[in-house]
Amino acid sequence: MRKGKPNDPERRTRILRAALEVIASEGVHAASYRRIAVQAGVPLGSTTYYFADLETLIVSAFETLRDGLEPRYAAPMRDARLDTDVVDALVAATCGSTAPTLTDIRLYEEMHLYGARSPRVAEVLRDLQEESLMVLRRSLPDGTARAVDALMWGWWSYRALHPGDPLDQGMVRSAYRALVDIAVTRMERGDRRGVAESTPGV
Amino acid sequence: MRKGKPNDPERRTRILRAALEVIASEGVHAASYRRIAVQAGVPLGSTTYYFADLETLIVSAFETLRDGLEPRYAAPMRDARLDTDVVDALVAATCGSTAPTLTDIRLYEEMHLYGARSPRVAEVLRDLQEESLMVLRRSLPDGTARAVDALMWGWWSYRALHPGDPLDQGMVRSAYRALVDIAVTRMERGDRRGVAESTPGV
DNA sequence: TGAATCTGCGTACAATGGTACATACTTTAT
DNA sequence: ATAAAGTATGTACCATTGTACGCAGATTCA
Repeated sequence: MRKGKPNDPERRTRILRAALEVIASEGVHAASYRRIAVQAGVPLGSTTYYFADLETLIVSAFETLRDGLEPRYAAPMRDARLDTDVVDALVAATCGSTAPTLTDIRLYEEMHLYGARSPRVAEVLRDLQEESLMVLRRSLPDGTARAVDALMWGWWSYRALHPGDPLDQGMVRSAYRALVDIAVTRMERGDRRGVAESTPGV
Repeated sequence: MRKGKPNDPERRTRILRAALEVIASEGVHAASYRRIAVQAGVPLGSTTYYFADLETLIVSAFETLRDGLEPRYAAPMRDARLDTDVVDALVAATCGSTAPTLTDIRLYEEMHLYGARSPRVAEVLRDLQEESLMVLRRSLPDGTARAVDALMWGWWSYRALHPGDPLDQGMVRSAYRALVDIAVTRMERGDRRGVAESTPGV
């Protein structure tokens, strides 16, 4: 078995990065082999060589997005132990220091929509969301985790639609506080109705 | 000035409906003149005649979507006067009888993403959201209304991603309950920090 | 060295896209 | 009736797309 070595081992990675740049700035529908090649500064043949078909290229790009997003946003949440820490971490992840950039939100939205038609991307998306829920469940019951996840996504989405209109951190904080509190209250009372309903006995 | 009368006055409407059907089932990127013409059962020239360019057609389609969505989802909320009514209405709008269908959610998502690149569609979207907030503000302070709006969108989005996994109504209810309650609590105490912060003095 | 194999790239092709436009049909005003 | 204006459609053109494929270096093994 003879093996050739690539002259530019970074080329594949550069193509993937370029793909994400194109998707972020012009949308998945604009992500063509040629457009991506231009963005990456490589010839067309180079993109078709590394990725047999366009779908594969796009799925790979979203996978690298997932792998890049995950550690960045999951880590701060994982470290939060106290309730107040959790709320702090949630606020920060929504509109604070650890919040995703508008570009990241766009990418996430593009992935979301593309995933509606591409099973492979849907899989990547579910991975990402499952990971996120897993982290939240370390500090919150399942139902609350889901609500918090939905609320955060809603706010990110809002930010994307109103780029010039920053969220009111006080408002964001009280909302998370309220959601986290219902969990605490119910758990203290041993009340298993409502929020903790769908928690499997782990 | 002589005026001609259209042979088929429903044609324009039919094209718009067809456009929404295509967008819902295959995405905006698949919404071409030809594809829409086939869906509507009209010749290609008919679509280009009624809509000078594709962007106009798509924007018009989204406008009809907005006009159709608005009354359906706003009315039940408008009628809710008591706090419990509000929560009931929110739960129903999220995953109950007045909740949007998966198709509607898809359409909404497509509009959202297309709006990221099309100012005209972004305008339509903001209209829709502003209307929604307006209705919520009849029963809730501004901050709470925003949080509720974000949360609902997050859950719709979740439903679209997990079509076979219905939301737990109990969980949904407690979450809304908690958000609505912080508003009530603070207002009773005359505490204007946090949630009511950004409410303009109306 | 030389043949085999892999890496990398430019070109070509069939399909599909938006849109321009010439043509035909309807209605209205005189 | 007839000309003008508006309605409606089929065809054609050019740009862009994904992909197939042949060709050139590079690398490896004998």
